[in-house]
Formats: sequence, structure tokens, C-alpha cells
Amino acid sequence: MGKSTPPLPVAPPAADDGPLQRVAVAVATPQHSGLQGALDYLGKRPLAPGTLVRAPLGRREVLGVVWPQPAASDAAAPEPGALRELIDVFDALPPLPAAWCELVAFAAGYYQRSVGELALAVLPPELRKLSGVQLARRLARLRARLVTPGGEPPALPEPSAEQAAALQALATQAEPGVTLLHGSTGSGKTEVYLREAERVVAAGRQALVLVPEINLTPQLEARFIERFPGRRVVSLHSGLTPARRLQHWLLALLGEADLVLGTRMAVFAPLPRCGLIVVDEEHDPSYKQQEGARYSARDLAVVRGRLEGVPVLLGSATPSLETWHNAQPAADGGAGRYRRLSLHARIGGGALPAVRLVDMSRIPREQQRVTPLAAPLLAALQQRLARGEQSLVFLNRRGYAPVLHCTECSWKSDCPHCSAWRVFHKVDRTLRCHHCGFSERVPRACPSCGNPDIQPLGRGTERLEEQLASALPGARVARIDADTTRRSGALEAELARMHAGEVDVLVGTQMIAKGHDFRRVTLVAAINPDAALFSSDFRGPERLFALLMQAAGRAGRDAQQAAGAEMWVQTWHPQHALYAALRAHDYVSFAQTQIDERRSAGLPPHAHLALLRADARSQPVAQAWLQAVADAAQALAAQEQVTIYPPVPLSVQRVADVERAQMLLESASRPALQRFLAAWHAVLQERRPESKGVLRWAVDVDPLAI
DNA sequence: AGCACGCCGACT
DNA sequence: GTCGGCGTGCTC
Repeated sequence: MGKSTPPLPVAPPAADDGPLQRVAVAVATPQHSGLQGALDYLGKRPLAPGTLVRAPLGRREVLGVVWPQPAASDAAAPEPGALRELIDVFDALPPLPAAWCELVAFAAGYYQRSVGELALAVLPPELRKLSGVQLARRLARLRARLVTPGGEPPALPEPSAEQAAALQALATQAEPGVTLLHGSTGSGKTEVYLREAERVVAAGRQALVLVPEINLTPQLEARFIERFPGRRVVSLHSGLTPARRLQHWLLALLGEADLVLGTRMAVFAPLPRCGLIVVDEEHDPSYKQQEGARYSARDLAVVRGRLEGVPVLLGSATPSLETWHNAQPAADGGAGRYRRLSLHARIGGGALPAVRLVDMSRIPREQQRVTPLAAPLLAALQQRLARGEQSLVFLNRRGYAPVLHCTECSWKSDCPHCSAWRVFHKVDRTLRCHHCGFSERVPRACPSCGNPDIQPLGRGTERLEEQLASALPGARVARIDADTTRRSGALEAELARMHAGEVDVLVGTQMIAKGHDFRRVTLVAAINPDAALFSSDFRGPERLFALLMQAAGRAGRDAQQAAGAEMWVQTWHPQHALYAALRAHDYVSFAQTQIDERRSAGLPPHAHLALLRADARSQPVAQAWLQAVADAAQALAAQEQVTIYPPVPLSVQRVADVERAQMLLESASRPALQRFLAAWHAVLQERRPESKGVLRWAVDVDPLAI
């Protein structure tokens, strides 16, 4: 360590002059550019694939990655004389591992983006700004400052019988594969991750651990640092400063980081000695990137495991139905692709909280207006208050009220730029559109008829906080949502108050349902979760179940208090099968029912989906273009048995004055859908000149919602 | 996507 | 007389 080895022992970097040779380089060439693969350049010497370079592109100089495959297979390949020369070679850095290039190439193909766009999108942005010399300088400084982390070896908790069995099964598996670790909240999945990581790190390999949200990285990082004295733990997520993110990325690439923790982007962390990939809360929708290259980090983790011959551990209390299906033995109608290990018992022997359903249809309307909480729930909260225990109340809607309306005319606070309401935020007296960000002060009177009496309709977390504070005199009520945590450090501060017992009732969005280990919470309540039951999103129920199970897991984490822990749900549909399953904490039967429903509806995991989305100034233009490219692909679709559904507007069809439409593709076979998309892509490219009026289009493979 | 070139209105 | 509006076109 400490000094870099020359890449070519026989030809030291000084021997820069030789015959110019063709080098394929992946550079940022978005879909829009019509350039697909890597581009050809001239280099002064052979360059190993994965080497970072600077290359001229048009009138710019851009960062690129030397690409393994020969470039420009298309007809537009330029003749050698037209090639331009590379500007700089980042010699100081080891080339990105071959497996990294393979993963990027796979992801680009699968998600229908160019390799260059994807490769550059997953490199630290800071790299783009540096010259070879600057990078070498940073690298030297980083190496000079490297100190071996110290610390006392911690006292290891004795694994439970179930944990021991799971670890035993993992240690003795014949070949690396994918394992679903299905364990209820509090059953000690993290301990299994830690032990597996220990095994891998002790063998001189690196472990990669993915978590769904940035918010969850600090506590996990703390846990790993404590558990791995003498090992280097780094994190990779978008909350890091650009310089720090580059630093951590470099430590991963240099093999100096033994443990890399991060959000979805970390699935692309370059690791020369990767030995394990963990995806915690694998069902979490945050693993799917929702713009640009719409990749699923969980799915790519599985692919990466296969490419690198490394075990992948998917952990969840409520696995995605896709993963569950893959982990069901073929004998039980599953795909039998993954191994499944279960942890049932809560560590410390605590029971899962009792689920109580409040039938809102039996609560008189007048009473609902006065207080958001039904009397029995309010009483339960008061009881916790009297006992000095904490409660969590959550509602998945920010702001004071989702819409304002005029009591005289039909005016509602709609957004002038979107087909959506503007949300009333009382704290700063604004009407804010959560889609485009358009914000104005609340008008004094109705803008339409002048009536001064404009009223909030519905309820968000702000209003709930206010109503709870008045319904529970003397209670210390706090709120955590995206609005209260905008300032950096605000979330940490609020969480610290909660942990210190300075809060009795915490109100919040799903942000508070995930991961946090509140020791003194004995009651969790969901105020109005029904919407997801009947949403057009076919994953609505699956997500609601996961969210409620996760929220329930916040209660009674301290075994002493677990006996009295409760999860309350206010619902208008208490007889719904989802709530029955929730009551029994029965993920397995819920999953089976859902999978059966999906089978009859032709939805994942039994069918494979892709969306083609188009944005335009008008809805007819967007839809007409979608229809045109569908017509152009009918023969191809028939051949591959891909069904193309008619174009439809998105559920929020206009955002920031842009009309959005989409078209669903469905196939029973993933490879067939992939073949279709690849061939179709060429059609879409050819038709670019005809796509007048279409602002942009994008393919979303394996979309979360349709 | 950037970043140019390219042809028509209000400013020093 | 220029500065600058964003329409269209190219990048190995």
C-alpha cells in the first residue's frame, strides 16, 4: 500500500509516445444523443479496460472510462482518420474492476440506457471536475492520511438459536447464491449481517451493505464501526459532500475500505475484493431509481452477486412479492431460485404488538370533525402518557391540509401548472404544490369569488400535530416529516429528543416508520392508511402491509414493555383481508393471497412489465407519439408475444406545464421482453426526427407502479 | 444533456 | 450599433 504500481511493468508510463491506437471509451452520451455504445478514440499506448480518462467530446472535455468491448458496432462508426486523441489518462488510479464494467454494461442493456450515460452517472460527480494531476494529488493525500482505525473489540452478543441456525446454513452453502433472510422486525437480522460480514472481512474480502434511506446509514454505520475495530467502514450516499463521496469511493476502489455501506447508488461501488452483498429491507421502493437510468439496486445486487460469484443476502420482514416468489420452493409453486432462511422470534423474547382496528364507519361524523382520533385510541394514548411511555402516530401526508376550498363557490387550491391540489402549509401560510414546487402565500379571500371564508379540507401531519396537542393536554407532541427535517441536523436533533424521552407523542410521515430503534415506544397508530388499499397502483396493498408491519415493529422494542405494546389502525374497512393478515402478523398468507391475485391479473411476479413514457406540451401529442411507436412495433411485439396496451395519461397527468402519458408493455417472459425492448429501441431512435412536440421519452423496465 | 451556431427585439 | 432570446443540430 502507499505507492501505486505501474500498470504496465514492461512499458512504464514515461514511454508515452508510440503508435496511436484505437481505444473504446464510455463517455456521457445520453439517450437523447442517439449515440449508443462506447466511442472510439486514439490513445498513445494500450489502456486497461476500466481506466479513467479525459476525452474530447464535441467542444467539451469529458470524463470517460476505457471500455472492454470494441466500440461503435453501428453503421455510423467513424473511420480511423476521424478519431480524436485522448487528453489525459488517470494513471494514478487502479482501473475499475472488470466486474464493475460488466455490471454497468448489464444495467445499461437491461434498463435501456447507453453504457456511457450509466457509467458516468454512477461515478462520483467530483471526478468529472479533476484532471489526472489533481486526482493523483488527492490520492496521494488520501493515502498519506490513512490511519488504521483502532478501538476495543466489542463484547459479542450470543446469537439466538435461530440466528445460529441461519449463520450455520450460510456458512455451509455449497455455492454462493441469493438468500432471503425473512425475519420479523426485532428478530436480529442485523446481527446476521454483521456476522456474515465478519466472516468475509476476516477472509480478506470487502462487504457491501445497502440500506434504503440515507437516514438509516448513520445508525448502521455506527453499529458497524463499533463492531469492526481496526477495519475501515465507509458510506456512499447522496448526502455526502462531493469531496467526501469521492474519498469514500476511492477507498472502496483501492481496497482500503473493508465495509461499504450505502443507499442504492452504492450497488455500483467499485470493489476489487467484494465478498458479500447485503440488501437490507429489500422490499423498500427506494431501491428503484425513479429518474434517469431507472435501475433497481436490489435486482442489480443479485446480478452483481452472480457476476462476481459472491453471496447476496436480501433481508426483510415483508419481502417484495418478487423476492418471495423467487424464494418459494418450486414444490410450493415458487421459482425456487433463492434460498430462504427465517427468523421468527423477537430478540429478548418480546411479543409483537397486538393490532387493534378501529372501525371508523361506527364513529359519529361530528366526533370525527372534532378530533382526528377515535375515542378508544385517544384513551390508549392517554394511558401511555400517564405511564410515561411514548407513542408514534403516523399519517402519510405532509402539510396542514391537502387542499383549501371556498365555502361559497367551487374554488379549490389547485396548482396552475399541475393537475394536482396545492397543499396548505400553516407554518408559513403558503399553498405549495408538492409536484412542481410552486408556492404562494395563502390568499386572504377566495381568488374566485372574494369570499373571505376559505377552509382546509382533510388533514396532514401539521394539522394532526395541532389536533393531538389540544386533545392531549400536557403531552409533549413533536412532528417529523420532510418539512421539519429540511435543515441538516434537524432530523438527528428531533430523534435525539425522542430517545431522551423529551417527547411523548411523535407525529410523522413514513419517515418515522422505518428502522428507528425507539426503546420507549409502546403504541403506534396509523390514522388513515386506507387510501393505499384501493389505489390504482397494483403494489398499493403490498406496500401498505410492509409499511404497517414496519410501523408495528417500532412498538415494544424493549422486551420489558413489549407485552403492552399495541399497533392501532383507524380504518373504514376493518374486514379487509390485509388487516386480518396484519392482525395475525401473518406475512406468509398475505403474500400468498397477493401472489395468487397477481397471477390472475397478469402482473409481476408472474408477468414482466415495462413502461414507455412520453412528455409533451399537450396530452394528444404525447399519446399520438406513443401510439405511433407502438404501431411501428406491432409485428415485433407479436413475434415476441409482448402485449402493448393503449397509451394513457399518468395519474398526475400534468406537472410543471408538461403533459405526461405512458404505455404499458407486458410479457410472460423476461428475455422476450428484453429482446423486444432492445429491437424497439432502434425503432425509437430512427423515429426521433418524427417525434416533434415530444419533449422527452424514457423506458422504465420493471416499473414500481403503472 | 451540454454547448454551439443562428437569426430577430430592447439597451449602453 | 451590440447583448441576448431560445430554436435546431452535433458530439468518436
